[in-house]
Amino acid sequence: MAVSTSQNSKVKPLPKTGPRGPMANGLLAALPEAESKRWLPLLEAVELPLGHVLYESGKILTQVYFPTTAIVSLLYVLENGSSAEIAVVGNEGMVGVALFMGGGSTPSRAVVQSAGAGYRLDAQAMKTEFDRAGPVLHLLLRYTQALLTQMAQTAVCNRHHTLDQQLCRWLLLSLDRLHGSELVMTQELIANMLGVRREGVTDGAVKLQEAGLIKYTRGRITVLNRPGLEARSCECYAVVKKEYDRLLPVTTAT
Amino acid sequence: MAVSTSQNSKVKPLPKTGPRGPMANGLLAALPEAESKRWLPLLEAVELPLGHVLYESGKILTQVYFPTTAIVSLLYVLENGSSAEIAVVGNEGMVGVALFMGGGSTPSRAVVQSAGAGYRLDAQAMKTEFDRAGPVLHLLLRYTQALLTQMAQTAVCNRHHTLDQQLCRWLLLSLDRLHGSELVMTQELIANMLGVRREGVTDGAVKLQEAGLIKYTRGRITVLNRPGLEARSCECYAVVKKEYDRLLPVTTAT
DNA sequence: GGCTGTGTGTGCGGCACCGCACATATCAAA
DNA sequence: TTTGATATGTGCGGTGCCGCACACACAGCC
Repeated sequence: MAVSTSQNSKVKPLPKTGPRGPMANGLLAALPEAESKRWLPLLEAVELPLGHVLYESGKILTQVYFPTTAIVSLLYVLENGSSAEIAVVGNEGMVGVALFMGGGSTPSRAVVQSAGAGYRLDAQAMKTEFDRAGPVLHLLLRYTQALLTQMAQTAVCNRHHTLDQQLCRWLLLSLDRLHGSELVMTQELIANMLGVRREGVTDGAVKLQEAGLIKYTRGRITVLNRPGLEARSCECYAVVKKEYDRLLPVTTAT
Repeated sequence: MAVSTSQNSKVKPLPKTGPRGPMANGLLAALPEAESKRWLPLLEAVELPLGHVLYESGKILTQVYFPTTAIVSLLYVLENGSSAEIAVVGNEGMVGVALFMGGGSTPSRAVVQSAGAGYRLDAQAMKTEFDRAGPVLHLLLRYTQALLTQMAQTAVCNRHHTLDQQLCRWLLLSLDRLHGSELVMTQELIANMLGVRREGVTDGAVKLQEAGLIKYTRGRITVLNRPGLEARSCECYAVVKKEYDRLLPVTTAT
């Protein structure tokens, strides 16, 4: 697991459009023109390598992140070292809602689950923008509400659904936040996110492969039959997707 | 399970102070004087009987609730009928954050877990107050952040901790939101909240009783040794409590 | 081509919880 | 005091996941 901190993210020149431009992030794209103009100069493009920790449990946030091609997991690490994913954030959202919600920190950790790019905004700028109490505030709160739903669903899913179902749910959630049908992801990593044994993920993956739904080789998973995955998944995936679509209608990504 | 709806809550004359007055709710008590004056005439005292459903999954909220002596569970019900509690709300908080977060509904249900009293505020009034974007907004968002933490912790707890530990956590969370050391609560109901079998709760309760930590008889649980319960509980209880204290310092209730 | 590290497959005993069935205890109304 | 409803206790087989221990497979690197 990489141990890079937010300090050493590589800063890149800012492409305004395209799949890695700011508009590739749903929240940034949903900003009204006036806000958008104000924000663009404040946004800093960053490369987010696998394993990069965007913020640590309990630490005060100094930036918020708007992923474009990266996927970030909100992860909770227990005292005994075991962990579990609470929610996933991709190009539909942002990392660091605690900044404007209050408190400025959370007892969870944000880790890059799938390498890619994103934008970051300074904490102070974010707060200032939020406190204008205009469309930005309402947009961000709606997003937070969606995040809340995802967390609630995770709680229930952890309680009631089998590992196989959860694996399907997780693959679908990740897939929605990517662009192709392939994800670079070892089973070990997936196990960490789901908070289960690696062998359990292997079992599930073997079944899915035998069913012809996915194909994988050494940390590379290709989804062959998405509807099939959806059928095997628990209802949680659909509920969360529906709620994201409802709350963030402009940005159609889950 | 009672099936009363928000329509038939009994309306009572409004005692301004005392254990059932508006100031018994932490959020209401934390309001600055100006807001408090504006709010008091808008608040409606309500009796919240056991099992009363404050809002139903997916339904638009028409009021928000500020419990004083009641405890409300946010519960998620799956397609197959099994359920799980996502969070608990007592006199430290409010029920219906989705109203100002956006969307106006959530895929969860709010049920009175322990009968008592509270206040309710009309949805429109709540929105108007929230949109003043002053101290009310920040107070409510801080509370929502605390709620978010509780949900995240529930997710992890469901994944990693034993039923026994979770039972202790749950008893402590409920106890913090009540006044004495006794809770009126059948094991069946607790099982529903935790999303486990009733027999599992019986097992746990028997152990706790044998250890001299609690005493119970037909839906009446008396806590004899609170520190003992805390020791048996998982870390989740302490984490949530600490976070509530941090985010809502005025209102010392968890 | 052989070596090493990292990812994946498999087997085995154990345990927590499930689903079910049923026995018992307690209260409240008849 | 009986009766019925509700609450709690207990036992049994099943299963999903755990922890552990390895065997294998496929890189990339010398």
